Amino acid sequence: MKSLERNPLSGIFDRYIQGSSIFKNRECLRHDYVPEYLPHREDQITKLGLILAPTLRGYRCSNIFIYGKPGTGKTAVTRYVLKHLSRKSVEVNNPLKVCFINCRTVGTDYRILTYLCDSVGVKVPFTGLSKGEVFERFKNGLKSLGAILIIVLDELDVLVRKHGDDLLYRLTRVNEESECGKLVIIGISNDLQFKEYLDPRVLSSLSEEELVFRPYTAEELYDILLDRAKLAFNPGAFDEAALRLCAALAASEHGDARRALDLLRVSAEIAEREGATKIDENYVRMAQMKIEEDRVLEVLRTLPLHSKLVLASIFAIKRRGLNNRMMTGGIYEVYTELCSETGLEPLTQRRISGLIGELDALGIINAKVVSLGRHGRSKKIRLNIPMKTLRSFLSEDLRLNFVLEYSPKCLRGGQA
DNA sequence: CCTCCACAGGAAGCGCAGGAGT
DNA sequence: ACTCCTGCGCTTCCTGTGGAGG
Repeated sequence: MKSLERNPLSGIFDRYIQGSSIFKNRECLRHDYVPEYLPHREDQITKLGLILAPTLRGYRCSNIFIYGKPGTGKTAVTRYVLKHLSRKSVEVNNPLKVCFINCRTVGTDYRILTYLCDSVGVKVPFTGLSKGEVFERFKNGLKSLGAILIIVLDELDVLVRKHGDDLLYRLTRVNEESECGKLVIIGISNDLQFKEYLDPRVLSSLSEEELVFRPYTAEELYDILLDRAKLAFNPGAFDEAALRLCAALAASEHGDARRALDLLRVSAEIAEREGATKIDENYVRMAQMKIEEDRVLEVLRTLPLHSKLVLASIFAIKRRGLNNRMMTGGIYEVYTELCSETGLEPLTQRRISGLIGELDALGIINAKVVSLGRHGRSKKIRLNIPMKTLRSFLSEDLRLNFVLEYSPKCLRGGQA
C-alpha cells in the first residue's frame, strides 16, 4: 500500500486525468491543424479560389506555383481552399480528386508516383516496377477516372534539389499528351531561388499562375495567436501580454506563424507542468529558451564525430578558464589528446581548421582571425552557445561524456 | 624598418561510396 | 555484374600575412 502511494507517477497521471487547467484542446496548436478561419490571408484565399473555381464545372484550370518563407501560411491556405473546393464539388456533383504530397516526407520520384496511382485508384507494388511503367499506369488510371485530379506538391524545392525536375516535367506534359486526363499541379516552395533550378519549359508550365506569401507582421501574428488561443485554452488561461510577446519574438524571425504557435504551445506545456493556471510572459521566455536549446542540441547531435571532438576540446579548455588557449593550435593540441584517449586517429590540423570554420558558419562558435605579432596569426575562438547546453550534449554522448571530468595533460600546469 | 611566428586558407590529388548507364 | 562518373572527406603541399619584438 505504502509503495503505491510513493509511486512518483501516480501524481502525474492523476493530475493529467483530472484534466488540464490550461488546455481545452491541444490539437488546435499543431502545425497540420487547419482552422475555420485564416486571418490575414483573405487575398491569397480569394485568388486561389478564383484560379481553382473552373474545376467545379469540369474545366482544367491553370497550374499554380506558390512560394513564400516558412510559416507564412502557404500549406494552410492551400489545404483550406481545397477542403472547401472538395466540399462544393460534391454538392454540385462534379467530383474532383485531390492528392496532397509533402515532398520532404515522401522523398523519391517512385514513392510520389505510388501516391499518385493510389489517388486515381490504381494499386502498384511498392517496388519492382520501373518508373516509366508506374507512370503509364498512373496515366491510364487518370484517364479512366474521368475527373480532374489536383496534385499538391508541398516543399517541391526539396524534391527538385534531390532528384531533379524530371518527374515534374513529365507531369506537366500529361495534359498535352492525353485528352482525357485532366491534371492540375500546385507546387509549393519555401525557396524563392528554387525557380532557377527548373527547366524553363517546366517553369513556364508550372507557374501559369503565381502566388506569393509575404511574412506576417507582429500584429498579424497576434491575431492568429489570439484566434488559436481561444480554441486551445480555457478562458482566463492566457493574457494578452504573453501572446504579444510570442508574436513579437516570431515576427523578429521572418514572421513565422509556425514558430509563433510553437512558442505558445511550449509556453503552455511548461506552465502546465509547473502547475500554473495561466500562461504569462515568463513562461514564453522559458519556452523560447527551451526551443532554442532543443534546436541547438539537434544541430550538435547531427555533427560528424570529429567536429564533436573539436567541441569537446573547446569545452575542456573553457572549463579550465584558459582563454589564451582558445586558438586553433591550442584546440588542436587538446583534440589530438582526446583522440588518443578515445583510440581514434586524429585528423590533420588543416582539416581541423576547416572544421572550426564549419562550426563558425553554423553559429555554434565564433572564430575571428587575430594577429599576435611575434606569436603569429591564429583564429580566436569564442563559444556561441551556453556552456550548459554543451555540457548536457556531451553528457548524453557515451563516447564523449568522459570529457566532462577530464583534465587534458597538455593543459596541466598551464597558467590561466 | 625588417623578421619571423603560427597559423589561414587555396590548390591539387587521393580513396571511397553511391548512383547512372549498359 | 560491370564500368564510368560524381561528390565528399580528407591529406599534402603550398603561399600569404598582421604585427610584436629585435
